[in-house]
Amino acid sequence: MPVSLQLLTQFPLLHPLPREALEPLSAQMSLRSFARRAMVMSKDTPTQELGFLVDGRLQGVDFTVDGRSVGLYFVDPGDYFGELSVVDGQSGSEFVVAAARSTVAFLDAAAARELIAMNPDLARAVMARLAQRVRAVMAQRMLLSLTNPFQRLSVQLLQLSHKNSAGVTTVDPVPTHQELAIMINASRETVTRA
Amino acid sequence: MPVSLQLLTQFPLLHPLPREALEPLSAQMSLRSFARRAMVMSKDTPTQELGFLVDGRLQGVDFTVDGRSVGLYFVDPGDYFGELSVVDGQSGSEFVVAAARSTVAFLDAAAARELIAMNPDLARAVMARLAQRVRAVMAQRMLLSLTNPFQRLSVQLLQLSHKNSAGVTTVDPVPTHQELAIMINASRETVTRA
DNA sequence: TTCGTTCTGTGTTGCCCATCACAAGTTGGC
DNA sequence: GCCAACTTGTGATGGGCAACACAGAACGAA
Repeated sequence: MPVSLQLLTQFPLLHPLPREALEPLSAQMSLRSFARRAMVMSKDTPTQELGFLVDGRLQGVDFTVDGRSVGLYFVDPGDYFGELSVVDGQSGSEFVVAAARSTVAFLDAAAARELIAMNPDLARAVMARLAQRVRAVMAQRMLLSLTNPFQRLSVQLLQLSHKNSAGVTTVDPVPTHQELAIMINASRETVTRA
Repeated sequence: MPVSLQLLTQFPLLHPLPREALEPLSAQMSLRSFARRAMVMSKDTPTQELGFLVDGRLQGVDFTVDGRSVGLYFVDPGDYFGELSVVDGQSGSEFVVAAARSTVAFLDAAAARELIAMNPDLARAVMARLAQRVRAVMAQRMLLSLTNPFQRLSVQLLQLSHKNSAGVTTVDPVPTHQELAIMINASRETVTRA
């Protein structure tokens, strides 16, 4: 199903695009819904797409050789994911699962690549986003070298927190202990105790 | 001191540039040498530069709140570093120290930015490099969630290894146990024992 | 409401590794 | 070649957390 123009204006990434560029774009995209726990993007599937999260919440995860899950990042509405494949053409680097019931707008990687190539503004935005992701994942790397799980949890919560409309710092939506645990290399029970 | 043209051809990043573009570039750059352990690039200093490693070996590091050092990546000759600041204009995200006596060619961030803006080929190369860095640091993140330090060490050594001219897989130059330890979140003694 | 599922909370056990301490080996500079 | 500084190797100890096992709470779907 095509995606309404109205929906596309939600995404900051697409703001530099003129209205007449959005129109054909909306026809190329498709909207899909996912139940909690469903796999939104797999590491294995060869089809590469750029995903825009309309609603819900996603978590980038991967698995170690011994089957343990590893939390990489969260995706909130208005944000996009899967840009790595778009940029370098390599296959997906991680799995993306729905942390809550979610709806996602997909754009084929080839189309996304062309879009970026045609719009220097977009290219710059994607570049800045990549730089920001490097910084974010390095920050996460720093977090992990704290020996104390309680410290790790504190720092992680600070990273996830943001001021809401009333000016109060909150963590929203509240992640489950399990989701937090795999982000900070701790067991679910350890998170609960802290 | 300016940098010879001969030297610049060592760097794959600059290959797309025509000879006449290299000439003014070489005049803008400066060559500096660093003793082992010396700080090549600091997180605090406001001056932003793109660094090209001519010779030696560097390690990107940072420090946790409690003073523990964290190893982020290694830089080998022919490679460059400090591209994050160039791309997003933010201040440095980490420290870079010399793991061995090294010589580095520096280019002012503003000049580097302009260079990238003028050359689409270069821009694409930098973009691909950022994507690769995201992948690399996520791989490191995965590594860290292995519970067994011995496993972490094995994986880290595999990541550092490469086939030499004789077709044999080696790790070269040999990092110290301490350097490895801070990469894999283990104590120096644990690395020694494994 | 009711029932099944998921999430949260808590105790216990055992092992693994960080830390300290120090000795032996290696390197590099002069 | 020699000495100092750095790197590697090894033992002992103690604390902390993963793993397991349940019980209770909260949630969501008919």
